[in-house]
Formats: sequence, structure tokens, C-alpha cells
Amino acid sequence: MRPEEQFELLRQNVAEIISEEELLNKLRKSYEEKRPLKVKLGLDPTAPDVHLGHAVVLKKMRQFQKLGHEVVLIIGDFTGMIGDPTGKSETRKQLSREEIMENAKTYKEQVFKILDPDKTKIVFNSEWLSRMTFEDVLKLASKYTVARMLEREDFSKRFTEGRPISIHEFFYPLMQGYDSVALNADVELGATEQKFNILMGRILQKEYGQEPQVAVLMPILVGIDGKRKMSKSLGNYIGVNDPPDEMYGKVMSIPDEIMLEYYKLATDLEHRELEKIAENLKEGRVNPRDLKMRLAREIVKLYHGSDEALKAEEKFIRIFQKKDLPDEIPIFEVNDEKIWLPKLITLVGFSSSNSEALRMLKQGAVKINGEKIIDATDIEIRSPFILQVGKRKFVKVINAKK
RNA sequence: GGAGAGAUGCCCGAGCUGGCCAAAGGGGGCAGACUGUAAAUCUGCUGGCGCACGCCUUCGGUGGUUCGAAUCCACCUCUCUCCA
Repeated sequence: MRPEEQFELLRQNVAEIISEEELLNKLRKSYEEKRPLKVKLGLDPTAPDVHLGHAVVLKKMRQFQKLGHEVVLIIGDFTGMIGDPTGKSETRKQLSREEIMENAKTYKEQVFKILDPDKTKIVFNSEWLSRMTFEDVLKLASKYTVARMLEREDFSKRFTEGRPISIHEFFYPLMQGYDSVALNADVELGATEQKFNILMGRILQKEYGQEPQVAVLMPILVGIDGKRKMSKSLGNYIGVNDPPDEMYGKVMSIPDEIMLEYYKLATDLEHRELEKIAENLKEGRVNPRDLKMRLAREIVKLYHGSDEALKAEEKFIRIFQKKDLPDEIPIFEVNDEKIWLPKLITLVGFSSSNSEALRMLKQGAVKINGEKIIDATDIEIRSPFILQVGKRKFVKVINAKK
């Protein structure tokens, strides 16, 4: 494909490219010299749960791959010792070699749901970082000033608010930047929050006599709470490994306002299709619920195939719209003939204490075989029954002895 | 090295002239109503204990004063600010 066409494609859905001109030049040069661009993406080795937020970046990587470029994933096993100060994470405990290899393995499985394994290279940054001497480190540290380091929003904010910043946290951007030097990267991909770190790569590459990489920054996907960015620690994420039903349900729970964003960033729909959806949504011609159901279908399809997507949809309709019982209810065996209801609720795992179970009872959240129970009575366990707490917690209770 | 400020429940944050503090308020979570959804909105609950105007554990740690301490004292740990 001609470099100009490549450029147009790569630009889609991107938050920012620094700089567009440099990217075009690199694409042209790559085309003339028949040399693929080296596209870098850093991965944090501590959280092997790839979610749709990561997928936004990974999908852009795949686009590079499809255009014939080389993708290099860096597992930040060495930087993982610090933990990226972006966000609030502080010093992390050091991972063992085995843990890292284990995480890397799960990473690969998940990442290759999106990327082409044959065109992906995976490296560990301890390969070069662990070999640096203190002298090398000093040289690296001398390339940047504290004042400029404090330009980074996270640092300056913590600094003015009087919250602690450890010296070694300053090394995180330097190390990530140095990865680009070690790799001689042409492009580094990342979410917009990575801007500072990626720009650091450009600066360091220049300092070490290389042509600076182009920064391709992807928008940050908002989590299913519709407020904060999608992340595992906030529990507002949809993992690429989530089972189909769960994935479908999670998509259905997002606020209407962020639907379009999800369509754009989390599906593979064509530009034209997206425009059509946006219009429908704006003019209120279609029930937003139906648009959301399609969104859920599209997303599940991406990771589990269309059959599973349809099945998930059927289940969703049955359980939530028709309020039927789910068809797979976990079974819980009880040894006693009789059990105090609050105790049963906690045993089953629907509450963390008897007190909490009692509160739920008082609020009318508990049903046995569809009948609301308010009193904390003893329950006789003769024939199996369905215990329901809230709208979506079900369990079938049976007597183990029978 | 010196001088100050602070550490509270899942998180943020009030309380700190000792009892009325299991600790205000907000966020989050859970539940109920409503709805096209598990959205939005409204309401309730949100330390544990066989369900209690009862007991037990909780306000950085360890001791102490007191009939009684999140609240006072001593020491320790950690964080921040200013000065050098």
C-alpha cells in the first residue's frame, strides 16, 4: 500500500500523533527501502488481564502489522520493579522470574486474540536494563532535569499536594525511554496517558544519536462505570478473556452516553457504519437499548465468535427482560437438615457476614423459589430449592445426604 | 541537622475543650422502587456476633493517666512543610 494511504488508515481513531509529518516521512522511507517500521509497545508485567482499554492500542498495532510493519512488544519485567507512577500506584513488590514468565505467557495468549503471533516479537527489557552499570545509569539520568520531570502532571500534582514522590519513580520514564533507544524504535504506541513517557523516548533517542520515534497516542477508553478510565484495579473493565455472557452483560450496563465511544474504539465496524449509528442515536430513531445490544453483540463476536455472541444475547433477554431463571445455576450442598437462613446466605457466598445477610433479608432482597422471605428463620433442607439474593445471584441448594 | 504539621472505617474526610462515637458528610458497594438494560433518578443499608435499647473488635504502633480515650501524656514508625 502506498505510504499516503497507509498514513490515512493509521490516523483513524487516533488521539494524537507526534508528529504526523515525521510519521509520513518514515512511512515513505520504509516504502522506498522496503524496510518495515519497528513499532514498539510496552507492557506492564504485573497485570496480565488484558481488557478493552488495552485492546484500543492493540488494534492499532494490528493495523501496523497488516500494513507489513514489525511489531515489538516489550515486557517491562525490569521497569515492573518500580511500577509506573502514572495513576496512583506506588512501589510494587518485585516479581520473581517465574511469576514474570507466567504472566508473560498469559499475556501472549490474550494479546494474540488481537495481534498476529507470526508478526509479533516479544522481548524483555531486563535484557538490557539489568546490564547497565551505575555509570550508565548516571549518564542516562543526566539527560533530563528535575524541573522538566515535574512537568509531568502526575508528578507536579503530587509535588504541590505534598504527597510523596520517591526518587526511583523518576527513573520510570527514563527507563521506558531507554527501551526505545535499545530497540531503535521507529514508532511507539500507547494511550494518551503515556505521552510523557513516549516523548521521553524521543528525547533520549536524540541524545543517543538516533532518529526519534513517532508517538502514536490512542484515546483512553472509559470504563463501564462511564466515569473513570477502564482499569482492572477500579473493577470497571471488560476483559478480553471474560466469558461471553459476562462480556455481554457488562456492555449492556454501560451508560448510554458512552455507547458511541465504545462503538468507535472497541468494535471493528467500518467508518460509514459508525456514522450511521451515530446518526440513529442522535435523532432517537432507534431505541438506544437495541443499539446497545448490537454493540454488545459486536464486542462479544470479536473475542468469542458470532455463535457465542448470539447465545449470550438470548440468555440476556431471557434473564433480564423476561426475568427468567438463568439456565446454569450453581449448586450448593448442605449437610444439615436445617439451617438458619442468614447463615445459609453467607455460606453460599452472597454476603460476607450474617449481619449483612440479615440486612438483605430486611430489605426484601431474598427469595426462595421466587417467593420473598423477610424473616430470618430456620430453613429445612428436604427437597432442593432455588435461593435468590438480589436480581442476579442464584444458587440451587440441595441436601448433600440425599 | 533544626522547627512545625499530620496518620481516622473499602476510599476521601469531620471529630480531637475526654463519656451522648461503631464515630458527621461524600464517594464506592449492596438492596428496593422505577425503566428499554445491570443506564439515569429516587429511597434504604453499609464493623462483627442466632438476629438484641446486649456483647466483642476498630480511629498508625507500644505503653501510661483516668471510673471512662479516636480524643490527654510518653516513646516509636511513616508522611508532609519550612529552614540549613
